[in-house]
Amino acid sequence: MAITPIHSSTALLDHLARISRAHTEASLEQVGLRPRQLVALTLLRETGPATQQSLASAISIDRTNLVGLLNELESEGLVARRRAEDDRRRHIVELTEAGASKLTAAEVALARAEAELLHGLDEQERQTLYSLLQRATAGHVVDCTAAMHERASACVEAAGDDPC
Amino acid sequence: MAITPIHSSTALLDHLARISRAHTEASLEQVGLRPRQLVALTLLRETGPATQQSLASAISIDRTNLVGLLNELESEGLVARRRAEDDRRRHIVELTEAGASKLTAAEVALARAEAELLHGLDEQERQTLYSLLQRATAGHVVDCTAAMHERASACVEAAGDDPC
DNA sequence: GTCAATCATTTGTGGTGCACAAACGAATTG
DNA sequence: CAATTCGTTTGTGCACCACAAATGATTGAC
Repeated sequence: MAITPIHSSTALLDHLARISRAHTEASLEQVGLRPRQLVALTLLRETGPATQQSLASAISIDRTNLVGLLNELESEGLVARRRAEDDRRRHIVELTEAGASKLTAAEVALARAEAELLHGLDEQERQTLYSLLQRATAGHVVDCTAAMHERASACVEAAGDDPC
Repeated sequence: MAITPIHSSTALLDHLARISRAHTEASLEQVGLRPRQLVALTLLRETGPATQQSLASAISIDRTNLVGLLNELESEGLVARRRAEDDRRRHIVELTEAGASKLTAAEVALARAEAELLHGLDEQERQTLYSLLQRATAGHVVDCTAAMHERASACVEAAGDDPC
C-alpha cells in the first residue's frame, strides 16, 4: 500500500514563506528590493531572456501587474526591455548586469537571515530544500516558442555571465 | 571548504507558496476555508491548545489580526476559546472536533491540487519536502509557559484525537 | 488593402492579508 | 491602589493581487 502523507505541505509552505518574509525583509530593504522584485529577478536569471507573457506566466502574475513591476525594475536599470526582432509587438525582457549584481548582493545579504530562518535544518538539508523548491517551481514554468527562440540566440551571449 | 548555496531559498519559497495558493484555492473554497484559516488550524493541531499570544507568535501575525481570525473560526465552531483557570485575562484556544474534521477534509481536498503542484517531485521527495518544511517552521514556534502548562493537561484528552 | 487577432499598456476597481497605532475594559501583580 | 498584562475594538495605510475595459502598434489571413 502506498504511503501518502495525510498532512499537506500547503499550509506549511504558506507559513514558512510568511516567516521567511518577516526574517528577510530588513535585508531586502537594505539592498533596495521588494519581495516581488526579488522573485522576478530570480526567475529571470533562471529562465533567461523572456517575453512579457512568458515571464508573467513564470511568476504567475497578471500581465497588467507585470507591467508595473517591470517599470520599476527597468527604471532602476535592473532589467531591459527590447523589441523582438521577428515580432515588434513583443518585448523581450532580460536581466542587466546591474540586475545580476543586485540579485547576487541580495542573496549575500539574505544569507544570514536565511540561516536564522532555517536554523532547524543542517547544511545538507538546506541544500535539499533549495533543490526541492527549485524543481517544484521549475515544473511550472511555461515557455512560449518565441521566447525559446530568443533564448537560443541569447545563450551564447549569456554564457560568460553566470554569477557563479 | 564548506559549500554554501549561492542562491537563497527565499525567492523560491515565496514563489512556490504563491503557485501553491493558486493551485489550492479552489479546493480550499470547496471546504470553506481561507488560506490563513488553514494555517491557523494546522498550527493549532500541531501545537495543541494555546494562548492567543502564543498562537499569534506561532502564526506570526499581529494579535489584533488574530482576534478577527479567531472570531471567524469560532463562529464556525472550528475552534473554542476558554478562560485560563489560573489567569482569567488569558484565553486558551483549542481546535474543536469539528475543526479537526474540517482540517482533515481540507487536506483530503488539497491532495490532488498538491499532487499537481509538486508533480516535478516523486513521492519520496514530497515527503522529504513536508518534513523539511515542518522542521523549519517548528524552529520558530514560541511557547509561553502558561500555554505549555495547559498543554500538559490537554494532552491526555487529545491523545485519542489524532486524525491518523 | 482591410480586418481580426495579438502584445503590451493604461486606467480603474475592489479584495486579502498585513503592520502598526491608540484606546479601552477586565484581570493580575506588586 | 497603581502599574502591568491580555484581549478587544477601531482605524489607517501598504504590498500584492485579480479582473475589467479600452487603447495603439503590430502581425497575419484573406
